[in-house]
Amino acid sequence: MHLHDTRRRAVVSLEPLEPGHVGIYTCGPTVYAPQTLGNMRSQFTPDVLRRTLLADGLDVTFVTNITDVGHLVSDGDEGDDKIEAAAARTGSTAEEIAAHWTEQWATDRRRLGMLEPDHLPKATDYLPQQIEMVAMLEAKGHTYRIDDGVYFDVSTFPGYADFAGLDLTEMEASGRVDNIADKRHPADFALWKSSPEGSTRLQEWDSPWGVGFPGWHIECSAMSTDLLGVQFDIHTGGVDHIRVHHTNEVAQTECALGVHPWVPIWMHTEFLNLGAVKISKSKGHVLVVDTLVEEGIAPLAFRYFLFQAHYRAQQTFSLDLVRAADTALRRLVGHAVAARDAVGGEVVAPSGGRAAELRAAFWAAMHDDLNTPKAMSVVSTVARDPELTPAERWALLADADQVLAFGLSEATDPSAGGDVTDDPVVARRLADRQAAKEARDFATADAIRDELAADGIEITDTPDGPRARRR
RNA sequence: GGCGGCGUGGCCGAGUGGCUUAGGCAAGGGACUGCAAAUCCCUGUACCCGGGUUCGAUUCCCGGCGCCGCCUCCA
Repeated sequence: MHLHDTRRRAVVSLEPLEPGHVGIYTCGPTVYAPQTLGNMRSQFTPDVLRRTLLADGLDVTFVTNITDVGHLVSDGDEGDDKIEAAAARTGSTAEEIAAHWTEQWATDRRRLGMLEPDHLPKATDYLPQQIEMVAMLEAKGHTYRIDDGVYFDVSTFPGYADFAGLDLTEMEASGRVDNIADKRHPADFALWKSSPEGSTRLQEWDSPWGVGFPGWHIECSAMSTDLLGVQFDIHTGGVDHIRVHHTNEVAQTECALGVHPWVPIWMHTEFLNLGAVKISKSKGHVLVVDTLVEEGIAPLAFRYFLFQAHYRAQQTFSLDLVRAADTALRRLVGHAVAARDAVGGEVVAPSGGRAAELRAAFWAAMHDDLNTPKAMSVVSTVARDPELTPAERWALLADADQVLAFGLSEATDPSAGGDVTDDPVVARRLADRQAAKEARDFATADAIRDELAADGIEITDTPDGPRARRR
């Protein structure tokens, strides 16, 4: 398996720290609002990675977190907590807000065919670990205290700028990154934030530095190392995390735990370019999985859509493009079901030269830094290559579905649609139309078809007789 | 302004110094159908502009134009 590592800016070979096992950590959502389709893309990448490694026979531990405290709405290290703001806005508690959006996110993950995480830690459950890590940093002289809280002193970590290729001197010269007056360097960041004098936050905890709440980077360091070990194989997230969040995670973790490099491979998923359909989050109208459902698009069509572009390239989004993916997925499932049913669902090892060649091509693409577009081109070939027997076709598609997760083993013929003949009125109209057709009274037959179409029921004549499905 | 990336056929979107006509959707043709729809089969068009390197560049270098991201919470 070859993967792109952001730190080294190169595609490198995955060498598990512990043979046969791979630990993966992905920065999860801050649960104060729905996760957009763009957010879901950055969860999609590690799911594909994980499924590929599992198919390779590796033991994978996948951890992603729930950030239910600590991120701030404004720039730098000041401003209000997003979750507190959402709670204030809706008159709920912070816990209610977090629980609601956590559940929504988990539902969306499932609808997009993602495996459940092996661990799903919540930041609020890891206060002792976070405090401990801050204390370690303090003991090693990497921190200083100001009224606002405990800050990480980047000058104590010579490699601070390396991860993201930052220019610290310019950062210093070009002035403020935020408004925390007492910070020694603009890049210094909060490890522990003190609660404001005389006021009480919804979420605050006691600590060696007084009542407050953890800084916004320390949770990932604490949870990932607690669950995966001091070092683990792969850390993923969105590209927007490279500059600040991951740079700071690396700094505090390497300093606290004395390891370098802390994580060998950092993978970052590019943005989904929402372009014209971009809708402001603050207006409460966002593109989410439910938006697709409302448009009559299957969530798995979005998964198919994501497979069509490489995770390190920005991908153009539009509803029409996802509809195109929906069509492509439906046809793929049709081929898969036909092949599967032709061989009674039995999966045999692909034996023929052509089959072996295609299977190798699929996995080679996946192992080449998750080249899913290339892999999908192989899948499309497999779906209709005339040289393959149905048994070979089904074996290859079932094999690929370990990663695709389109549910090919359980899928039904998509052209069949849902059965609507249990509605007596519809059933009678269908019978009327059949009678008219047999009497060669096509005017009447077509009128009934149009009438049912107006009610959203689509009639399809097939060699086996008419089929009706609700659109 | 600084840093990074991109510009491929109608729309997406892989890829390569000289046979991948990648693949998907759309489009056109055909099969099927009473007609459709759905489905299946077949087919076409490409590498932003200008230089350069090279026997040869879509692929490498330089310049230009255009677009995007980050630099501020953000996947």
